[in-house]
Amino acid sequence: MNKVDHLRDVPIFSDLSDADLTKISSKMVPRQYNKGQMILLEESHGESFFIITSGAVKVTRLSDDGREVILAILGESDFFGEMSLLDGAGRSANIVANEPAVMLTLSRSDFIDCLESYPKIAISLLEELAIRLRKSDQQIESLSLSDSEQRIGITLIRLAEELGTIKHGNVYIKNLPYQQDIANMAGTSRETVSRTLKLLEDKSLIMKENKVLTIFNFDSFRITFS
Amino acid sequence: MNKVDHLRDVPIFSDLSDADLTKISSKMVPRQYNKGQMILLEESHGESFFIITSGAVKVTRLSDDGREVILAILGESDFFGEMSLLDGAGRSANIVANEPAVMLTLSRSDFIDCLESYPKIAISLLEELAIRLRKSDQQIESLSLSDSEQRIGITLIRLAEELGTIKHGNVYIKNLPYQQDIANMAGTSRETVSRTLKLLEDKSLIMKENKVLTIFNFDSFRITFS
DNA sequence: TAAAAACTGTGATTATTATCACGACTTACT
DNA sequence: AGTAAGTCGTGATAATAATCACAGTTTTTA
Repeated sequence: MNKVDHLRDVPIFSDLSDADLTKISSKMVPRQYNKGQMILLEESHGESFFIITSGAVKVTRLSDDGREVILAILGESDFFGEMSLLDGAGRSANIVANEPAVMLTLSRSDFIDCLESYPKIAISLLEELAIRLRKSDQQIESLSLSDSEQRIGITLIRLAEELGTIKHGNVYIKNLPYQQDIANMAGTSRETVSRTLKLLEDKSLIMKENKVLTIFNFDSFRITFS
Repeated sequence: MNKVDHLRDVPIFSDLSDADLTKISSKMVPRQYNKGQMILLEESHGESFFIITSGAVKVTRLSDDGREVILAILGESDFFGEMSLLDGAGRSANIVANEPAVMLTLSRSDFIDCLESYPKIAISLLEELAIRLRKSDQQIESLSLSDSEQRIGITLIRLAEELGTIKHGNVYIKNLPYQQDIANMAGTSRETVSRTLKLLEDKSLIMKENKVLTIFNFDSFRITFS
C-alpha cells in the first residue's frame, strides 16, 4: 500500500482528488517507531503532523508523581499532532507507540500550507476536532457521574470502536491492552479493573481468553453502559 | 456598542477588516434570554452559531437520573453552537442562561458560507477548538488523578479565568456560582464543596463574603492546584 | 527454552467522599 | 414585612474504591 492509498483512508483527506493527494504525499516523510518508543513529549514544541499507517499509539498525560491518564488509543489512519501546530502551545500530551508503528509526517509549514490551499481540509479537520471534543465531553461526564463499573464498560466500548472487529453482533478485541492501561483510561485502579472484568464475565456480557476479549451483543452492551 | 464592535472582540473574527465584519454582522440576528432559560437542548439538531454579547451561560450534560455536569461557563465574547453545525450530530450539551444574556446568532448556512469565504476564520476556529480540547484533556486528567480538594481548586481557577477580575495579584469573583454548580463543575458533592471552601479559607488561600470570592495571590494559587 | 520480568487475581484493610439529616441563614416574592 | 423557597454549614453514617500484599500466570528476552 503506497502513501496515496494511506492518505485516502484518512477522513480529512478523503475528499481530495488523486492528483492533490499525490502532491501532498510527496511532502510526507515516513517514520518508524518501536514498541514503547516515545513519539512526542509533553512540553516540547510541536514540529509535525502525524498519520498512522500501521500500528497503534497511546495519547497520555502524566502527573508529577508519574501516574498516567490515557486520553486515547489511536490506530491505523488516525492522526495527531495538529493541536500544537494550531495553537502554538507546547504539547499537551505524550504519545507513545503501543506496538511497532509506522507514520507519515508532515512539517508544520507544509501542514499550514495544506490548510490554506485546501479549505476543505480545514473544514474536515474542524469536523474531526468537533467529534473529539464531543468524546472528551462524554468522558468528563462519565468520570463525574458514573461508578467504576460503568466507566470500565465505557472504556471497553472505546477500545472496541478503536481496535475491535465485529462478527454476528459480537465484538472481538484481540490484543486487549493490559489492565493497567485500561485502568488509566477509565480513571480507576488496576485491581478494580481485574475485579470488574470478572464481574462482567460472570454476567455473561463479555468473555476473555488471554489477550482476546469478546463483547457479546455489542449493541445492547453499548446501551447498558452509555 | 454595536454589532461590529462585539464581533471584533471575538477571537475568531479579530483578523477581519471592518468591511468584512460589517458584511457578516448584517447576517447576524440578536436574541435575548432570561435567567434560567434554556438556549439549546441536548439531542435537538443544531440550528445556529451563537456569540455572547452580554451575560453568561452554562454548558451542561445531564444524566438519565437528572444529575448535571457543567462542562463550562461562558461569558462575554465567547461563542458556542459550532459543534453540531460542523459534525451534523445532535447537540452534545444543553446551554442555559445563567443570568440575563444577549446573543448574536448566525444561521447554519451563513456560518458555513463564512468559513468558506474566509479561510482565516476556519483556521482561527481550529485554534479555538484546539484550546478547548486541551482544556478538556486537563479536566479529564484532574478528574482521573486528583482528589476533591484539588479538583475544587482547579474549578475555582476556571471560574476566575472566566468570570474574575484581577487586582494586585488577587482575583475577585463576584457573583460566585452556587455551591451545587461548583460541585457539578468539579465532579463532587455540594457538601464537599462547602467543607473544602472552608478549608481553603482556613489556609488563607481564599476569602468569601456572600457571593464574592477572593483568591489571594492567584499565581501561587494556580501553581498549588495545577 | 529457561530465566526474568511483567502482568493478573484476590483477600484484607483503609481512606476518601457520598449521602443523609437538619437547623440556620439568605434571597425572592407579594 | 412576612412567608416561602432556596441555599449553606456541619455532624454522623455508609458505600465505594484505593491501597497493600502476595501467590499464580503469562509474556518477554537473552
